[in-house]
Amino acid sequence: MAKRTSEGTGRAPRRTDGLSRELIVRTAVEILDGGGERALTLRELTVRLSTGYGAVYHYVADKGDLLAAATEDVVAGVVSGAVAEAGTDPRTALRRLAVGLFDATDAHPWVGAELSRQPWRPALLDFFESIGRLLDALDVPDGARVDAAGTLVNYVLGVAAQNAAHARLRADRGTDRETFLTEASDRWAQVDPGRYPFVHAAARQLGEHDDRRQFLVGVDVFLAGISAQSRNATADPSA
Amino acid sequence: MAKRTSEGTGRAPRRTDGLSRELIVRTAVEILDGGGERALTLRELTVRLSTGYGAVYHYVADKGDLLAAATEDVVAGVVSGAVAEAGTDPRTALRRLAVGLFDATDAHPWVGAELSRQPWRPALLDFFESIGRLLDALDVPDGARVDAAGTLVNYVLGVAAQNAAHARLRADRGTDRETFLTEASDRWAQVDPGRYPFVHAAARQLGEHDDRRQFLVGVDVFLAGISAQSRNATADPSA
DNA sequence: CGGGCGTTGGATCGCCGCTCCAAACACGCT
DNA sequence: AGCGTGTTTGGAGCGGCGATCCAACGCCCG
Repeated sequence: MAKRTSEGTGRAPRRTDGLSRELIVRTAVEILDGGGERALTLRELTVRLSTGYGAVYHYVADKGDLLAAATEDVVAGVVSGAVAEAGTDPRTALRRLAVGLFDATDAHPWVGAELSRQPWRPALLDFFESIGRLLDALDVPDGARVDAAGTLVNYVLGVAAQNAAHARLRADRGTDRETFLTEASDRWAQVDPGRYPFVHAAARQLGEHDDRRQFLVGVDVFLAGISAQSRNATADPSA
Repeated sequence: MAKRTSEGTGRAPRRTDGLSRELIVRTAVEILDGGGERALTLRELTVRLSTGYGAVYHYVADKGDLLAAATEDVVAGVVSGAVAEAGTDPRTALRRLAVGLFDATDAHPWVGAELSRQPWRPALLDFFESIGRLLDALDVPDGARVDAAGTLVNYVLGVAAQNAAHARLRADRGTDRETFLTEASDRWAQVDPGRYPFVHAAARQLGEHDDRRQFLVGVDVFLAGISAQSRNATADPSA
């Protein structure tokens, strides 16, 4: 309560250190990482920055813009870091690329949600481009390359979106990953083994389910499919 | 303004035909199909049913419960209808199963979002079970079957979630599918061809992009991958 | 016919994103 | 130095959301 300009109804002291879009985005990322997508409210943002709505909206168009910027911020680092180093086996490089994005969306689930909301952000250009080149190195024929890349991206972003949804669900209910999986496994184990033999059998394996491993299995299936198809295409074009 | 019980501040006449959870869910589906996820508000629901909040919450726990029920309502019909008829080729049956769910989430994008939010609803049990059996028919070995089924489900639900996200985006901006794709294609065509040769080349194909076709390509890649892997497993277990 | 209980309608609450405006400041010009 | 102009900042307020809560209503059973 230092000196006020006039009466008691003076406004809060104006901040001296400059606000900036970058600072706002960084704070948004902190909030998102801390409490998930629901935690990012304009109110919370103004509190943390000890400022007002006007200041925030001076640098940011709306909440969507903020989320997009935050996503770009995270993904840019991840993808550029994982982009294939020369000399590695294309298959390994593809796996590394995919798992890099998986890990990123696993550490920051809100990224997964935002990516599926608006997939073709600048940060994903490098991702798609790298996949395209690696498929070229795998001798995937021209005609099939875009489709193959699209399939992989669909799969990776699809899993990311689901991870995001699960994380949101866990956050809303306050349960951690462990109990979440156990609950699911229990529910599955209770289905009628006569009517659903496969599901019932799968329930046991679900208990020790590992999202990351399952994801990598999927990547390998798609990679196997892609090379199988290009082999067939060169060997027997009529198929 | 018919007769009121007493003074002018009487309340609206009480409905005579019974409300029911079923009626509420059906109305919710109508709203969702008409205007997407954002259109489903409690207010809109009470207006259409010409009732109040209390009546709705008497039958429905909260909005999540309502969305879940609506999803179940739609998916139940679709999956049970598409569940494999005996005698068809397992590959064809799998394709039909997958595309059935795709078409459903394409016609009702909000279903895609809700499915990825809570994947293991009862309605999807049949889906998963059918996939498991068909993979068995395809001679996918025991140890890999659950993983393979998981991968396919991940893929299908992942694409569904992305379709939902795109539909929401289109709805928010009021653009239709056509212009949406054209805009994306244009943006891609503007990237630097030196730095992003693959993306630049892909931009041309993007103009005539067909989500459904791309989805089916992915399913075929998956199928090719599955049989390639099981062939390798039987022929060369060390790989 | 009267009291109890399953339904129904809607006022109300707290929170959200967002708009809008005035106060506070930085800085070039005279 | 004094002034004016444009940018940056803080916060009151608006409309809309999901959800709660309670009073009014009718039906049915004793």
